[in-house]
Amino acid sequence: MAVSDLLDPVPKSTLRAHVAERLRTAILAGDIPPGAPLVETVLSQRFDVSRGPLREALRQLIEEGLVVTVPYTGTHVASLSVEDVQEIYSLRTALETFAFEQVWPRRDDRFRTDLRRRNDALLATIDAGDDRASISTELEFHGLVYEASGHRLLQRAWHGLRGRLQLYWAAHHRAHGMRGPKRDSHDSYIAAALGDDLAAMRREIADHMRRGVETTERFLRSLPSISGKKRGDIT
Amino acid sequence: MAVSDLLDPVPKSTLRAHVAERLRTAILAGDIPPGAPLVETVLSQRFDVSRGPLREALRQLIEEGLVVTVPYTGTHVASLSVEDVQEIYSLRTALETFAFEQVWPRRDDRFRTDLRRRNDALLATIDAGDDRASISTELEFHGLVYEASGHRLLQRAWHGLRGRLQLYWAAHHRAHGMRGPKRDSHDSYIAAALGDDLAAMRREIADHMRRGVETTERFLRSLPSISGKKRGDIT
DNA sequence: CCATCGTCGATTGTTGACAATCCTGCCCCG
DNA sequence: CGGGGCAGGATTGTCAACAATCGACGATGG
Repeated sequence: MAVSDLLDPVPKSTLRAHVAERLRTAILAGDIPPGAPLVETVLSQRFDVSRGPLREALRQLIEEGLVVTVPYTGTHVASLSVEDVQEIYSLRTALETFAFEQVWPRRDDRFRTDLRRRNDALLATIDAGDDRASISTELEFHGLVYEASGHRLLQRAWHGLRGRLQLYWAAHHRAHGMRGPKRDSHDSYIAAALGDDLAAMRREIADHMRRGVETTERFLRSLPSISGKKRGDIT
Repeated sequence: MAVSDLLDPVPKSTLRAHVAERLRTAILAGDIPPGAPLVETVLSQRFDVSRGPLREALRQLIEEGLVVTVPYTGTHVASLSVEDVQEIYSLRTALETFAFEQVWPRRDDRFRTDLRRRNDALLATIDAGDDRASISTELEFHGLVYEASGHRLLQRAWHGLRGRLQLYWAAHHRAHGMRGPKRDSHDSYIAAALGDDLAAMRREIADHMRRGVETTERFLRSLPSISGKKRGDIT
């Protein structure tokens, strides 16, 4: 939240934007777990807005993959299958590699200090034992390279992946006590990111993602199953 | 349209979906050129629906990057800058490369025949001199690898890129008589796609995209300018 | 003549009521 | 006792009216 966009003329807020923000925060924090129903009338009363803006906020969250709906039937928080998480990580590998290729020749001092700074922030939340915050700072850390790329479409794609990832992490952290990121998980990653060997960086990214998906599989496969299959969004 | 999703229980249509479909088609066909205003009341009368569903359809098109809106002020068809098109092509290079990596070991007979079939369809529209249709069949051709990947998130990303690309192509074809794809543009591409050298395929993709962005730059830079800067979507 | 401020038309934002659809559980019939 | 169909409640889909905001035009004063 401290990063995102840097200098909009003025936020020029609408109700829909506020509602979407609040809902997204609630979902990503795990306050509304995957599979939970999102009834428009209930939410509209709760937020004290009409159903119009609320519906539009829901549409946006649907586009972000955080919510699924089936016409005339119901809306609920998305729940990710193992395949979903695998897809997230595999695509993220491609995107993050691409991001580093874009940034590679343009890594200035600002980038280097920002990278260290965000890692420090991550370490701080880890040391504080705040798993929920660690999830956010971890993603902020990785978000740097996307922002530094200056590639708006790429940032957009990352935004979509990050939301899904955060949904998955937050939900499983909450529901099954899954631990947040480890303290040394980025040591070699940072070293490669600041070094001169792009191929090494590629390997580092692939490794990082492989670890992520392995943790995921262990976790999801060890559970009875949270909610069966889920088909694509219907809108 | 003949491909997309394979076996949904039933399309279960809503007004919003129909309106979005119609509007998207109109925009991508170039019937509503970039920069043209999209007034909700006018469109709702025209489609004979209320503003509710129409607004939600617009939100969807906004997410797809085909439309931009500024709160309380107005909505209009997006117009792409040179930087936008460069971003589309650079990201597409990364995605299409990733898609081929996914598909590479699993290229069965069906994939090979489909590839040839879609190329034949492309050649047919080119020979018929139908530039507008050529744009669609060209994108259908490239869409195969994304579909064959079975990677839903990747398909989603491709969908977003394809829409923007089609918007750009259609608009400039209509406005400035830009020619559609050339007849032999895919010869080496197909050869590599059916061959055994993945590195060659990577080069082929990069080449194809480079040609695309070069054509684009020649075109856009030779024009006075269609519409100045454009800021990010505001929602 | 120019700058500033107020007013006005246009456009989107928001609301509450009404209609269409779906799922659930019950009842009736075989 | 089992299965098909039929209400009933719940939920989303749709609509038309009202409010908030914006950009531009013109009046007004210097």
